[in-house]
Amino acid sequence: MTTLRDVANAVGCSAATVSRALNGDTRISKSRTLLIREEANRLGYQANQLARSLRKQKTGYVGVVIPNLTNNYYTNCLSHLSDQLSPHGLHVVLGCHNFDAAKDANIINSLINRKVDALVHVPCTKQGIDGVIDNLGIPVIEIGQRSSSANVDAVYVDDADGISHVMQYLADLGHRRIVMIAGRQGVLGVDAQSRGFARAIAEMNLSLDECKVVHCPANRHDCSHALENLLDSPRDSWPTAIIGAHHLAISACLMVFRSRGLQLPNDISLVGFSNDEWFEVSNPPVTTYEHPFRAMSIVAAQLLISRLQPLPDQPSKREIINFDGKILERLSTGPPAIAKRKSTFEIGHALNLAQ
Amino acid sequence: MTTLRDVANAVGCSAATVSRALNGDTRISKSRTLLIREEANRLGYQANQLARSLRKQKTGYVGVVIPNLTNNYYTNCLSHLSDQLSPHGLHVVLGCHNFDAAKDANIINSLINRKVDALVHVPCTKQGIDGVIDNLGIPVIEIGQRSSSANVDAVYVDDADGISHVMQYLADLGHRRIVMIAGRQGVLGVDAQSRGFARAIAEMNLSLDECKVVHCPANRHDCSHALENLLDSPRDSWPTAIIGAHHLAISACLMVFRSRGLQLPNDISLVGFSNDEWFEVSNPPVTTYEHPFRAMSIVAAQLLISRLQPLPDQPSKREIINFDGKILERLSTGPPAIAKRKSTFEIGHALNLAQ
DNA sequence: GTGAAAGCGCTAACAC
DNA sequence: GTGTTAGCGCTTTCAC
Repeated sequence: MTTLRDVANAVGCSAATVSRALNGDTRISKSRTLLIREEANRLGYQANQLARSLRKQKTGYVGVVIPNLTNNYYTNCLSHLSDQLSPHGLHVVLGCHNFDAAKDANIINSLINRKVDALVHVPCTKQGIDGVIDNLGIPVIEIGQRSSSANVDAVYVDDADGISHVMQYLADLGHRRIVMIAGRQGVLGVDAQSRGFARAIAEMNLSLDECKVVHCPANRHDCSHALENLLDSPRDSWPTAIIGAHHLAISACLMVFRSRGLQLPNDISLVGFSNDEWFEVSNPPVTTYEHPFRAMSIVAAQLLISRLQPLPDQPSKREIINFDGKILERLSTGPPAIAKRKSTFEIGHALNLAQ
Repeated sequence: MTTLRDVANAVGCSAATVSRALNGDTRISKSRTLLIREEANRLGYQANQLARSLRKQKTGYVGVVIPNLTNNYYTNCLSHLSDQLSPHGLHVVLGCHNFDAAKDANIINSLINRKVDALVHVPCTKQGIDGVIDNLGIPVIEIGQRSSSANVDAVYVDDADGISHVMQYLADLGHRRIVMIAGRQGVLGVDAQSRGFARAIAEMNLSLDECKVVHCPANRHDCSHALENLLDSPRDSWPTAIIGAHHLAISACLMVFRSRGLQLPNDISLVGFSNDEWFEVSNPPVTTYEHPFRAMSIVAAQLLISRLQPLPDQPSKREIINFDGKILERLSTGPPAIAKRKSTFEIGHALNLAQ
């Protein structure tokens, strides 16, 4: 490997001069700079970033720690983050914690020891990064979810608000019996969803007997099973609307509905809580609550960049940026069937009277 | 930050001893080792991996360079790779080249300068890594696609074979007019697909007038547009089967078919060339050629690990490992409609005669 | 068993 | 303008 010293020897100057020339230090004479550039080129010299990192205490790495890559929520964020950071010469080091707090801590610890310049983190527990390592000395930005960690920025959507919003939407359509199929309890986002669900029930005077959250592990089989259970009860106790809080719940619903010959939204309404590309392609297209991945990622990346600029020490305050998602209304939702049947009966009755 | 020297000072020994003790050198006395461990713990010492990397000429980073994160082909590979590498203490540094050869070269160059220990690469051009940098001195494993690069391992599926396979499947169903909607020409995988398409046409005596490849950029709008064009021609010139070579082509087909009221597979058959999770959920479920992501990723990771072991210098040969995908037959494909209509006519004719 | 010293390849403070 | 020197924090000869 060609080193700085090799170039220096070839040119006949000191390593420092080469370093300066190559880094655009204007004090080095034009002619010498040119000569050095040429020689470096000729020898195929490329600066060893490892050595430079050690010296400058800056690596150009950003750790991005997310739950997994099987959910398009996270792959979208990762994708946009990478796109935003890469023009700034920052490289993404990936970590997946799979909602395992211990693994999360390990990964973060390891990244800190590797001296990443900053961290983007989807926390999996309430504590977030607190207790994992205190005073880590680099910017940390939580994305997607917000934990109670003290010294981190956050760019997130409050999933409690999100689910409330969905519940409101369903209630406005006339639904009173709503079931949400969600992930494992204890996961930060899932718990937020549950909170939003409970809050909506209270605020809209829905019945706790008729509305509930079914937690099931994130695989289609378990979701299908949970759903089958639900639909094995007498039909008049069925929920009129289901919220599938993750894409697997939605897949499971669509498959079970099809196998039972149930029609969306006539027999039951279905709302998602993420926006997989295929929701729009499905037949019928699935109404869903869309999180603003792109906006969040871009803002998070900008914030990160700004944190990395050693600005004239502004007492840069902690930033907590709350985004709202929005409902994309499509054809999988409508007024509840029972209401419709009732009104059909009433219309029939009215017609009879009129005759 | 606590350094080795801090611990050494606290214990009253040299930095070398601390280093040895912490790295499990058995020559250090048991008691001293224990003492050092304790003290390191107490001071919260964590080895600076950057310094260690510089010294050992090994970083524990693996560069994974893929086209993007919007295609589940690549996110799946990335996901499995990360899962496989992380237990070995290897971290993934992500790079996305978006099928841009210049960007690809830049990323790889940058990763080399950062001294990643190995590279996993989805090449985007025929040359692959050749010419980008020669003699890079670290293992490179191509995944998904194989380029003509000289000194790299490859774990891949031959997409020419894959498309041939799909064509055979369609021809067996009776299709003679087949259109493939594929990505941009010049992209390694796309060109392979085209080759397979052409080869199948020749081998199965299909007509070049009736079978063609439509290249369109990877977005749904352009794909829809291309498809609309196709369907605007007289119906008897329509293809009886369409191969959607990427997920956006499939989405586009499903949406256009729905808007035109076309039924799958009665009006037209549709086959995918990737296996997005939702293909199975779609109505009807989409027949597709599935690439063995998981197997490829695991094998690639294993190979990488083995390359990283400084084994008793076996003259470790270059490995080229060819995987085959397989067709998942679902309900979006069937015999061509024209054949059916014809046979209906023939049956009717036969009945008439019988009367 | 342990320490002293060298050095991975670079940058930055200090001289002149 | 340029060279000398001193590290960044670690591992690893080499000596004893």
